[in-house]
Amino acid sequence: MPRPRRNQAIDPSGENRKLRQVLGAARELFTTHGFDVTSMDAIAREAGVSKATLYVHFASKDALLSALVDDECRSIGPQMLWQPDGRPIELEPALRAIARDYTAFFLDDRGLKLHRLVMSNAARFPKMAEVFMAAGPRRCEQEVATFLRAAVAQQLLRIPDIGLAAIQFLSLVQGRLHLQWELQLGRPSANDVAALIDGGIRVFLAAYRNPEIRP
Amino acid sequence: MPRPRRNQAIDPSGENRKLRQVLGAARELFTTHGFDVTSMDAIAREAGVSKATLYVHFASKDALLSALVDDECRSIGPQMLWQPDGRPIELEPALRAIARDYTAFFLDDRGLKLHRLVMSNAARFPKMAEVFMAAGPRRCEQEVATFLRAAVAQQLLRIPDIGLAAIQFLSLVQGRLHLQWELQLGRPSANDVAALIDGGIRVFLAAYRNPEIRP
DNA sequence: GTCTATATACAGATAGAC
DNA sequence: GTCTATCTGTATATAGAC
Repeated sequence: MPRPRRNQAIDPSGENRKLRQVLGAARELFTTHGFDVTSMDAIAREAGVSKATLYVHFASKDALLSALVDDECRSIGPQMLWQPDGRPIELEPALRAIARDYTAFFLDDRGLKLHRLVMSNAARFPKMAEVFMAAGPRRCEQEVATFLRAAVAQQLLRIPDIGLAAIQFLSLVQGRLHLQWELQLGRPSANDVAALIDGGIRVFLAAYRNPEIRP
Repeated sequence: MPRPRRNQAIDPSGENRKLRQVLGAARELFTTHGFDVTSMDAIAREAGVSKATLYVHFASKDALLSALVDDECRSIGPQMLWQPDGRPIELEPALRAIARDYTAFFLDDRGLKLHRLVMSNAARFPKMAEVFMAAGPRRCEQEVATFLRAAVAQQLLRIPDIGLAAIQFLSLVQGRLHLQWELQLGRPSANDVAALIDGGIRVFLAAYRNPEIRP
């Protein structure tokens, strides 16, 4: 089985090879078929180890799920939608770049499958849901807010409530694509995504652009 | 297949009392604990019938789920966010009313639980997902679009793409509340909802209000 | 149609040899 | 640490009496 998992969470040395194989198999099976449907036998088979070995590393099926989600959240953490670089902001290109990165991120197969896995089991594993929320959506909101604050400081935008505006921007460019995906009704076309991004930026700027510096 | 289910919603006459008890129990248990976790034994117990009786009405656990979702979708169908009444539209109050109805609908426990149930099992039951999508989200979008078209006809709004604008409006007033709920991180406060609605309307109107009739 | 009792399969988890 | 073999509970679904 392919195992390109290079992250810092799990010890990458050869010693823990089987452990990483197990996590890889769990990721594949849990995220595609679901937690309850996936048996420990199936994971052991997919990972190429025995079931007993599996229980050496993880005390229970629940523990394996938690470890997996923690690991995945850590691996998606470092990404950044925007970082200050001291130079003047070009508003529209910057917003478009943020929107593109964001939709790419949340339409990415791995992130999306993780989302669904967490969501489907949030009731039974509330801690997992919080970890995911902090590493994923909340982080995105904060990065957008950071950008908006910088744009306000440069007098490009006028925003009474930065947090609200960040949520509005992300909601606009996301539209209802998440629904389509959550319900597994096929991936939206590139055209759909582009139309949503362009339209979203237009609406957002109509509301928040500083009229005094409009060229 | 002992049942030719001819119904629109389940026949409420006394004859099918136990059948409705079963559907009620299935709704309660499936939507709160999940499909896989809920056993047919538990449903039979909750419904106050034997498991064998249950299998007289539904060929399998899967069939019970499908029947339940169909039934729920039919029961949420008739609602309306807006209907034309021939009189001139008062823009802001009308948008606010639509937004309130919409958030009330999608924050409603029953609708929300149904959403999660469908979503969690969409991969295995694609037909179910389509039925839900048509009866729920898609229907809402269409009703908003109908309203927007009427407002455009009365020259209150200027909208190049009605479908896109409808999605944008719903996205704005929904914000990321669905995330919070999907991940079971608690119901949003009334204040949060109100802020989102007011802010969303403001942004929407800034982008689409017809400037020529602004009072 | 409805029940009790049961067939059959497979789940999560463990024992014990190496 | 890793394996094979197994324990134990519970799941879906059915048989057969009434």
